[in-house]
Amino acid sequence: MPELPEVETIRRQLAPIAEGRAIEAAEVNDDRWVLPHTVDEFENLLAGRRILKLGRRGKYFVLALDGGSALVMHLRMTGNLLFLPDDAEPPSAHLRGQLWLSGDQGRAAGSLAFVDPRRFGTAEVIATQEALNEYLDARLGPEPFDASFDGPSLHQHTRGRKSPVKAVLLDQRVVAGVGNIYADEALYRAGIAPHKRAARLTRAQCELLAETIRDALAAGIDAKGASIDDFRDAYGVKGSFQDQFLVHRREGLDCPGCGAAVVKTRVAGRGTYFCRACQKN
DNA sequence: CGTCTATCCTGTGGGC
DNA sequence: TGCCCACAGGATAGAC
Repeated sequence: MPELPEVETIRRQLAPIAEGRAIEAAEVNDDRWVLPHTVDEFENLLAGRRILKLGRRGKYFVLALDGGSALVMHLRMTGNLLFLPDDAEPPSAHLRGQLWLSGDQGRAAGSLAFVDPRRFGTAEVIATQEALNEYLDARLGPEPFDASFDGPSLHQHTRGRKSPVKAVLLDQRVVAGVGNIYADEALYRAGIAPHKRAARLTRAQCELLAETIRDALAAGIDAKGASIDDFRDAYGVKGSFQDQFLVHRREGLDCPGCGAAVVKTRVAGRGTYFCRACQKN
């Protein structure tokens, strides 16, 4: 599941490839990908536009375009964004759309290819900077590595919440970019049970949890993301963070802290992995 | 408003 | 071996 570290991995690889280049043409293979746009509308909005910046906000790619519009893309469950040089073999299946980039000094012609077996991924053009801010601010809280995300801000969101703490971490308006993998890993690192009621977290626990969220995300970025099944980076290469999971997807295996078997449960409707002994708080 | 559930979708894998 | 069905889950709409 692409979360912040996976999206950031791709962004870092694609930014030097795409920034400053014009989109020669956009080609949509699957009309679901660009809803609520029509295919024609989407292709017309992008044709000839220059990519000024390839940024990220939470799990969204944000491509700032000349003329003031922006292309916002989300990989959801199984999406991938690849750079496909013109002489490379295009993927045989699940190709939802391509942004064709002409070659320039030192950079080969090719396309940004959106590949997505399960078809949940999205691409949307937002007309203005103001509309973009409105779009993102309605959906996303602070970036985890911004100073505005800290113990007190997390604690504020836990107040009065009966939901399990994991559900709060998965709420993108609390902190942007955490998904199922990194929620499990951050809670383990903080010694907090995923099903603990959010309102019962102490200020100190929120402080610690804010830190372990950043630690887990940073470790994921360092490992170029986690490839459980579908995730590949912009060159089609797997990340390695799945080899460093402490509890996620490790049902029955030894907890790295105490050696007890990692347990799988269901919290907030999601498969959840934790250690009963090390996450009692 | 907070919380929970269904929905979208398709490849995978467990069970028989 | 092959078939069927449950399952995986990010974001969002809708129910309560």
